[in-house]
Amino acid sequence: MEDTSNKARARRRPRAQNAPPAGEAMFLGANKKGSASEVVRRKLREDIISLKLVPGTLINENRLTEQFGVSRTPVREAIQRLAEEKLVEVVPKSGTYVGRIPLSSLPEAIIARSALEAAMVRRAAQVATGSQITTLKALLEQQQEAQIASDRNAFHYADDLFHTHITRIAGYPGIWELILQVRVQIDRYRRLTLPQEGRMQRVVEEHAAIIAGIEQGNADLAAQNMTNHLMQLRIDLETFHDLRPEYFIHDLDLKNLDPTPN
Amino acid sequence: MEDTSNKARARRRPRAQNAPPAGEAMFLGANKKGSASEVVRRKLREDIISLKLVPGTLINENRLTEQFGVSRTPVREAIQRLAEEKLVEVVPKSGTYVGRIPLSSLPEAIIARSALEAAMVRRAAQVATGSQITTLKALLEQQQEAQIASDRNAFHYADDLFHTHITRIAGYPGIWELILQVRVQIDRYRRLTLPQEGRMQRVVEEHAAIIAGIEQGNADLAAQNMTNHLMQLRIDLETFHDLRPEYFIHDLDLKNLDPTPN
DNA sequence: TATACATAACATGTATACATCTAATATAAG
DNA sequence: CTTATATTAGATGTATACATGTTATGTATA
Repeated sequence: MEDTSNKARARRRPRAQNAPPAGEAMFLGANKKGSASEVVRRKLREDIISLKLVPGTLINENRLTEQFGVSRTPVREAIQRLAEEKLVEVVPKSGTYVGRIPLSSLPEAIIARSALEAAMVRRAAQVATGSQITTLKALLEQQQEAQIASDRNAFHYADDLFHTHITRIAGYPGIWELILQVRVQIDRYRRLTLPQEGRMQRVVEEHAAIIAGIEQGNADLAAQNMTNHLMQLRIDLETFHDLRPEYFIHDLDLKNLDPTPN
Repeated sequence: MEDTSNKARARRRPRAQNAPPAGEAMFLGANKKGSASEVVRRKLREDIISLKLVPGTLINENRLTEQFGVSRTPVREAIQRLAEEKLVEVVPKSGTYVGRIPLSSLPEAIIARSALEAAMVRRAAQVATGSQITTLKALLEQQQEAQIASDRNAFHYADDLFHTHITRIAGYPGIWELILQVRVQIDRYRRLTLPQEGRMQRVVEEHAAIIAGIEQGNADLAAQNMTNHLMQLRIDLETFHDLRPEYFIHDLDLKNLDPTPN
């Protein structure tokens, strides 16, 4: 065995240095729950968005550590990602808090959402098939039933499905993700406010108008109706000051308070 | 000293349990560079966006560790945040890579950007002051000079300033952040492509049209001109297939290739 | 030569100890 | 009693060792 030197020789395995993740480690559904970091992130995010954790609440890494039965490392990684989403605020050597809602971001979020969804419905009006329009009508009926039953949860659920389906018709899933991101703070805010009288009925009517625009293949009309619809959210925002001030970052420039009158 | 028991008594200091970060640890410029994690994050992000690190490149945590002279912890936290931005891809127990550009995201990004900037310029047309419009004209001249000098860098710099200033006029800084985010993948893509002949001249003309719309206070016209301008980016995207395929995620649904004809 | 399998290097994931800074409390001074 | 200062609990920031999985490589086999 003159080749034993082979074993002694340092076997360097230079990993592919400039290769895409091509290997594609996972093929299908391999990642059921994912890493501990992912589990923590998902749960925390859910609790923050659902307002189970109210804005401004102190997040204690050690508490989460024992709560999830993992070490601080995955907890911190989850927090880093949520901080990137502005869902938590990290104050360097002091504390980590559930992200407060920046009041200044709300009018902007409404405008951005409006612009994006208007573009989506414009596209939808151009490409929607008959069955897709019928589905929209079904969702509208579902929403109306929820309104009659005064079931707010069901109403908002149907509302979500309605908007989701329009963007699905448009065929730009990435933009839908963007819309969801923009909506996060709006949705958190809305969970804090009391429902307005008669709003559900108005929403149903506005949705009907949007469907009409799509059905006529009139992109401009559909977009205009969508914009009108989403701009109704504006009025909600004038009741800021009353509610729990500690839930918000009061960075609102008052001169900007009235977003776009038309 | 009958009160020595005081010292022995466990002094629990229950930190504010439901308080906003109110204390505001830092007041002004306290965070010059920030934590090690921040330094790594900033540098990595810059290198990725500037394409100094090409898409698909293997990122080795250990290499970064010795490169920055810090431990893996801050390196990983930086990577987590960049992963949230889709600027890096982490393959669980395999490797971390510089984020490739998802081809499917490019048409969507153009549409989203167009919708957002159209909304911005619409607002700008309503509120722009004379001096703000004059500044826009100055930026346009600056851009034209760069075009004449065939200075691409200066041209793109002036281009950026032009769009930035419009959103500044509109007064929605948060939406500008959103636009920047949407633009990231587009900008990375554009750095990979060769300039098109005559494009700079056309851009200058389109910008002039946008200014005209603003100057007339004609929101619809300004928005239309902005949309036309940004939709020109569309034609660039049909040269995907040629360039380095390893830089991209080829998830493009071909039937969607033609975004919005009008 | 081509294929299947075993092995180990090397990547990321996690746990834990320590460093550092903040801020609440105790203490002293006015 | 009010204010200023010192102290220290407790939070996040960082370093490091270990766990776990992936994947290149070596080896045996057909």
